[in-house]
Parts: sequence; C-alpha cells; structure tokens
Amino acid sequence: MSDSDLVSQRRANYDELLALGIQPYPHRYEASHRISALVAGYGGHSAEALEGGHVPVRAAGRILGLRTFGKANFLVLSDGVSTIQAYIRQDSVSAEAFAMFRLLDFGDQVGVAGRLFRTRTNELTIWASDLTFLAKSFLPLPEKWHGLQDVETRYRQRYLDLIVNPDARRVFEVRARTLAAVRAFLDARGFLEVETPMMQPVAGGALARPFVTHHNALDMKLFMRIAPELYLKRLVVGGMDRVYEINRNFRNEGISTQHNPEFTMLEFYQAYVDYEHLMRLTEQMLAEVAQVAVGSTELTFGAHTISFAAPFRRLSLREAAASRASERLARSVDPAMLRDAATARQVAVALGLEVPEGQGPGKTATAIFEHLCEHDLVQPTFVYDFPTEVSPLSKQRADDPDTVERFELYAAGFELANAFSELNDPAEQRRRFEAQLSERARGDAEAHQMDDDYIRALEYGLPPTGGEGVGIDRLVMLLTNSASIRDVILFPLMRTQSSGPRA
RNA sequence: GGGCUGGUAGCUCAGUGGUAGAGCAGGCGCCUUUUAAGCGCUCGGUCGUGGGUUCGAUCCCCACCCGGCCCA
Repeated sequence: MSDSDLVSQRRANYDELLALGIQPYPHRYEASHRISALVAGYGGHSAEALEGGHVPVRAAGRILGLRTFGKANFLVLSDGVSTIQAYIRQDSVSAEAFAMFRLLDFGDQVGVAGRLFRTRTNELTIWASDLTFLAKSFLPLPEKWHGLQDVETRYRQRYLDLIVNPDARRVFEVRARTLAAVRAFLDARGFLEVETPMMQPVAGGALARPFVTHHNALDMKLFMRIAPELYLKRLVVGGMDRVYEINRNFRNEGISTQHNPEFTMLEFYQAYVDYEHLMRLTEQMLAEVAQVAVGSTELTFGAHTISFAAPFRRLSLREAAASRASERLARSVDPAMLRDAATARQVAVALGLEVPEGQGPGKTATAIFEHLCEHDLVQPTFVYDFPTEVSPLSKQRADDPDTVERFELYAAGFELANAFSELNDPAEQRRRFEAQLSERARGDAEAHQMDDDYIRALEYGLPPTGGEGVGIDRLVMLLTNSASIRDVILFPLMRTQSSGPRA
C-alpha cells in the first residue's frame, strides 16, 4: 500500500467522521486526570478496590494501540509519558460513539470517559462510557514494536521519535532535571541568574570561529556569541559578585558526536575565589546534579562506570603530557621541555603531530596533551595549570608567569568544563589581547579579538574572581548514557533535504 | 576535508545482472476481557538522485544528495 493510499484511507475515515457530524477539531477536553496521574494513582489498586470505588475518569491522549474484536475493543492511550488501556464495548457506549470508534486510526487523539477497572489479565483499564474525537493523524506512525530506528528521521522529525520511542522522552526529562538541579545548586549559594547578549559586536570569551550576522536598521555587523564570558565579568565589575548564565553558544565549526554548532553552556563567576575553590565547587555540583537528575553519582557510560563522587583526580597538564609522551616515545620527556618552543616541537613531531612554523610551546604542549591524554580520561579528572599562551583570559600563577591558574574537567574522554582564576589586571589583559591579535594576523581565525570596552571595565576594577563554563549537553550525555550530542539536543542541526531529483 | 559504511513498502529488515520479499502497519471477514491478540483472505515499491556499461541494472562503474562511525 503506497503512502498516498495509507493517507487517503485516513482522509476517508476523517471524511466519514465529518459525515457523522463529529466536530473534527474540538477546542478542549475536560480531562479529570492526565494518564500518567491515573497510572501513578491507581496502578496499585486491586480489581476489588476499583469495583468498590467506581472511579469515574476522563482522560485524553494519542492512540498507540488498537485491538479490535468486533463488539469489544481495546485501545492504548498515551499522554507521552504513560499509557493506559481503554475498553470500548458496543453495549457500553452510544451508537454514535461506537460508529466513531470504528473510524479511528492508530495515532489519532481521543478522549475517553468511563470508570476504572481491571481486566482478566489484571491490566488497569478505563471501561469507556463515552468517546470524544480530538484530532486526526493523517500520516501513518512508525511501527509499534521496533519503534523508529532511523537516526536521521529521529533527529529531523523528533516528534515521531518522542511518540514511539519512550527512551527519547526519558533523555529530555533527565536534561530538564539536570538544568533544574544546576540552578538549584547555584541559587542556594547566592548566585544570580542573568541573560547576556547572544548577538555581539565582538565575539569574545573563547577561542572559536563565530557565526556572522547583520542588523539591518543599524547596518551593523554582529556575531552570534561564542561565549558569554566577557559580559558576565562586566557584571562582576558591576557588583553582581556571584552570577551565572545558562544559554546557547554558537560556534562555526565542524559537527561531531561531541559538537553541535549551537550548544548549551553554563557559565558562573564568583568573586573573591580562585580556581582551587572552583574545583571543590565543581565536585559538589556534579555530585549533587547527578544525584538529583538520575538518582546516583555512579553512571554507566558505554562500557564504563563513571563516578561523580568527590574528590576528582587532578593532573598537571604539562606533567601529564610529558609522562604520556615518555611512555609513547620510550625516552624521558621532562615537563620543562614543553616550555621551550624548539624542544616542545621535537616531542610533538616525534609523536607525529604537525606543528605550524612559529607555534609557541604552550600551544604545542596543549596539542600533545589533547593527542595523548584526553581520550583516556574516563573518570572525572581536573587537568590544571595551562600554558599562559593558550589562555588569554586567565590569571598567571604568582610563581610561574608561563602558567595560568586554569583547569579543564575531563570525563568519558571529553572536555566537560573549563575554569580559571580570572585575569583582572587591565594592562596585562591588553597585552594578552595584543598577543592574540598577532596570532590572528598570522592566520589563526580562532584567536581572540580586541575588546576595548572589556578592558575599560577591568580598569574600573574586577575583584579577584573564579569563573567556569560547563557544557550542559555533554553533561547530559554522561547522565543519559548517550553516545552522541545529537541524542540530547531535541533538534540538532541537519543539512536541509533537497526533495526529488535536480533538473 | 579524508577513510569506512548506509539509503529497498508507512515502519523494521532480507535479497538478486533477468523489472523484488518477510514481519508489523493498512483493507475485508470472524470474534463482547485482549495486550507484539488470533485465524483466513488481500492491497502495497521510480530499490536516494542523475549518468554510464549491458540485450537487460535495484544489483556493476562514475558523479551527486542525505545520513552514520572513525580520523584531521
């Protein structure tokens, strides 16, 4: 049967409903309970209790099952979370309602009024006394048993995924609980939630390529933000000494199982603390969020069990890179070698990495770390003390100007968070931006742009501050055992489909 | 950008150089407590798109489109 035949059969059923005088698109249904509330409230009641109680109910949902026996019929109604069965007997409903029932298709929306009972097989069921048509499904749904497997269709038509795959719904419930738990954690500690610009004249706060857009009335070039960082620190200058934002960032880069062009980031800033404090706060936050969102700090992720119980392991970036390089090259690589451009390059080249001419030792050391270590960091691990060269917004260590007080948190082999003691010396910040500008002049499109207003804000005095960004999508991947970021984003970016053959 | 891999009925999947099959869904019939209901009958396809090779292509070759995984 072709698609158009399946559709035309459904249209014919719809036309017959109209001929019966049934309102095809009613404006409301006065339900007594959501289906999930019925299941939660009466799932434990015995058949005898239900018979004695004669619980009258009205419930609405989508038909996800239809078992007909002529004069006695069952349908399965879903509210998107739970399902309940309804029993439609010819001698229990009006002739009009029964005629309508026979025109229903898998996927239609209906309301059922009746009383609760249990069938011989002990299933909680609504014995229908009336049926109300609520909306037609003109298009056939995917099969009930295998669900919708095709990932492309699941992402492009997420509504189908949600209708037929219960696990899809579950992922986004965990996502919602995760966000609520993060907010509760920060709110409880006196942080203020704010929203800063998504369209920015200077795309700052991260090393990434922005999307470009344009404001017509102002005739102004704008960038979709790559990070809220510089605005949030302006707010700390303004006296919002604990502040956070959860919102989208946009980065014009490749797509992978860990990268979507728009993704959700938590950024928070706390005045008067340094990165040491942030590590402790992060340990507490992730343990609490995991507990609230999925009920445990132990998570299954692929073949791994990941524990978010504090404390997390800590690794110095250069030490970790040097140690793994020593193993890989079977010769001693000292962390100090990664502070010199020439020796760092030798190590990187020996490892098979390409090192562009003129690249500084900090970038090379970071590349070595990412190449050798990142993938193996399965348990939550703070990697700390980054090279100053790759951290233009971070404060240097008092005892080591080549190193900043910065860490990244890794888990399951990918970066989950990035944090540092904020650079608050305006003169040093200007020098860092200028160094970035020369990187940009050398062709690095991800290097930071100058932001004069940000420097001006620092000149009013940013207190000592710790700031951190947490990738919410990746956190939700961990909490839901999702292998791809697209599984935790309702509508991931997909190429547009061209329909039919081209001329 | 590179490598590998996929696109066949509404859905899930088989399959072959001779214009295609199953299960579910759909239609008809029987059935007043079924639940992946059952039984019988039945309908259903531009085999991603466009070229090429061939007597003949869904299959082989090329290009392209849209995915997936890995790498950069």
